[in-house]
Amino acid sequence: MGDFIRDIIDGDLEANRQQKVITRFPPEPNGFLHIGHAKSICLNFGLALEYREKLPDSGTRCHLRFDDTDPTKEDTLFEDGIQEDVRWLGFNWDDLYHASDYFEKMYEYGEHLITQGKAYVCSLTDAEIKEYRGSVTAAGKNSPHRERSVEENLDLLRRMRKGEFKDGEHVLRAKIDMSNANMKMRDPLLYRIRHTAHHMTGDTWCIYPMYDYAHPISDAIEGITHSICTLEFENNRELYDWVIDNLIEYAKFPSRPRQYEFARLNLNYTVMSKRRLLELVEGKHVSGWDDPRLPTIAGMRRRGYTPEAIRAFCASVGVAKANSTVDMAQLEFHIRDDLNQKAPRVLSVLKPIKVVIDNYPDAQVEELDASYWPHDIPKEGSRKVPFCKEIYIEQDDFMLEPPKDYYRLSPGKEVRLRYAYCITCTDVIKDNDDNVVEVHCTYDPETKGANPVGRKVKGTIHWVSAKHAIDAEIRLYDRLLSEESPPTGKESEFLNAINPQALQVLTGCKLEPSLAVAKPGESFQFERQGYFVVDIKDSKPGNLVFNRIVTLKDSWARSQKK
RNA sequence: UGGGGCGUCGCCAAGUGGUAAGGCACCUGGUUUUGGUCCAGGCACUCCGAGGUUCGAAUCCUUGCGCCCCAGCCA
Repeated sequence: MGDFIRDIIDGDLEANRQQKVITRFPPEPNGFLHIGHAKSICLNFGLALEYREKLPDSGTRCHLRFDDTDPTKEDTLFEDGIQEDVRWLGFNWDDLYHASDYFEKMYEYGEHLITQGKAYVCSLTDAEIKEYRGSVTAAGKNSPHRERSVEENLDLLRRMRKGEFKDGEHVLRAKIDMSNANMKMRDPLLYRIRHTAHHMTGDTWCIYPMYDYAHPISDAIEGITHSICTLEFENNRELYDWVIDNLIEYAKFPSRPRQYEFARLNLNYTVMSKRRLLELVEGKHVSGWDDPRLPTIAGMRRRGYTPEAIRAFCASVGVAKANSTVDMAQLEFHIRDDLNQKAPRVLSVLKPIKVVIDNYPDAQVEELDASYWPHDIPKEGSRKVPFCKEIYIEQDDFMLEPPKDYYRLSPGKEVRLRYAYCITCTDVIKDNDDNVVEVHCTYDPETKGANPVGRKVKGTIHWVSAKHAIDAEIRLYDRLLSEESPPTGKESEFLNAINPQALQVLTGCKLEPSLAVAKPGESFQFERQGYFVVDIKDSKPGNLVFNRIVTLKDSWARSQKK
């Protein structure tokens, strides 16, 4: 399984440009991780795992580094969440760092750049800086402070650090080229003044480095060999190289990292941007960052997605440079593929309708043996399910006037009750509005665990004993949006695309009694319905709450749609 | 109108001059006490378009076209 990044690494190793591979996952602790981050996590940590195997004892590793250079947005709370998510995905960082660990070094390098004539303190206002920068088609013009002496620059920077100026009064800038075709190279800002406490460094600093300055330095200090980021940073690479090239001799970095960019993950029927996720959460359109409708790691965890499935999905989408949007069906495939092997089968009726088996002895109860696994899953284990005269079946499994190829229950027709008997519908009871409220059947005692002789019964449906069933709340989750891609329009327009069916709460669902002891986070396949997980937050013994992880593929439903 | 990228099946994605991998989705059929799984088969004479080079091109050249990113004291 190769991709252009692995090709580059292989090339570096073969040419002996590198003897090891050191990567890093560098989230900013200002929000929660989503599946797009999962792709990056799998790439960066996966690379370290793979190459450590090929190059044992080489020092190959992957760091988790919090890119905490903007104290106005970042928080320890987010760091905790991020660490939990990375670990849950199944990865362990070899070292944990903060960009803020290097603030002192970065400052020192800033002074060095000044002494080299490569940086200067600029005192233009916010608006002036923007104006002087020019545009994509027009060159910018030099700041009037561009030729300040080294002494003046040093003095100003030191006083900036001491806190002698207000926010925005001065900035430190790289002296590069105000007419560069690459906007990122037009004397980019290196430091800005922020009289704001930092969650790691407290009030030690009132000047903070910008991403384009902090990132290459952090990478170089940590000995990162391959600094992998997303496509939108392609323009920043030239600046990344500039920073390192102008500091590497002085700083004696342990590596000369190179930045490579890959396409970020996009998924249809959902939103991935921090801004939109935040809007959903703060606007109470979802219950929180871990709402199972969200593509956040926390949301997917609560939804019942497994780390293995998410990793397999990330591996399946590949790593390339073309902007792309992966079909949600591909993610769902991997969820089912994983759960098929892991989730024991049980019987649950979501939308019950009562069935009375008229010729079954009134007080009789049979304990039927039911395997947790289908014949094709090589696992052992079974439980007893009680069977008696009154049971519940799924409303969808009964039809008064069925289409020709419907092979569930309908008047005069026979179906198999999974693990139990074949029953034939003999009568229905309707309410005043003509709705079927009860179905009457007879059973064939000869069909217990055996096929009827002389006839074929095509359909098998699930059921649960009315007397023994336990009640539960079941939350049916579906795709967040009802449209493939959110409206491109500005503002909150995407909110209109929210799928009203993304969450459907069902109460009074009937579960087989063995589920009474199901533990939070435990997942099951409810036969013929889908995969469900006991909600980790709201489920309580005696008050069970299940989340639907994903439905089973349903070729019947699909054929009916046509 | 500047610069940086990208364009291969409905969606991802291999391919790097030798005659279009694979996965998802979809369609057929088989197995089946889950209309699940599994199994067998189908699904790009064509690689954004047009020229050209070559015995031979998705791969090289030329030239169009389309899409994404860059003008935060965000990352």
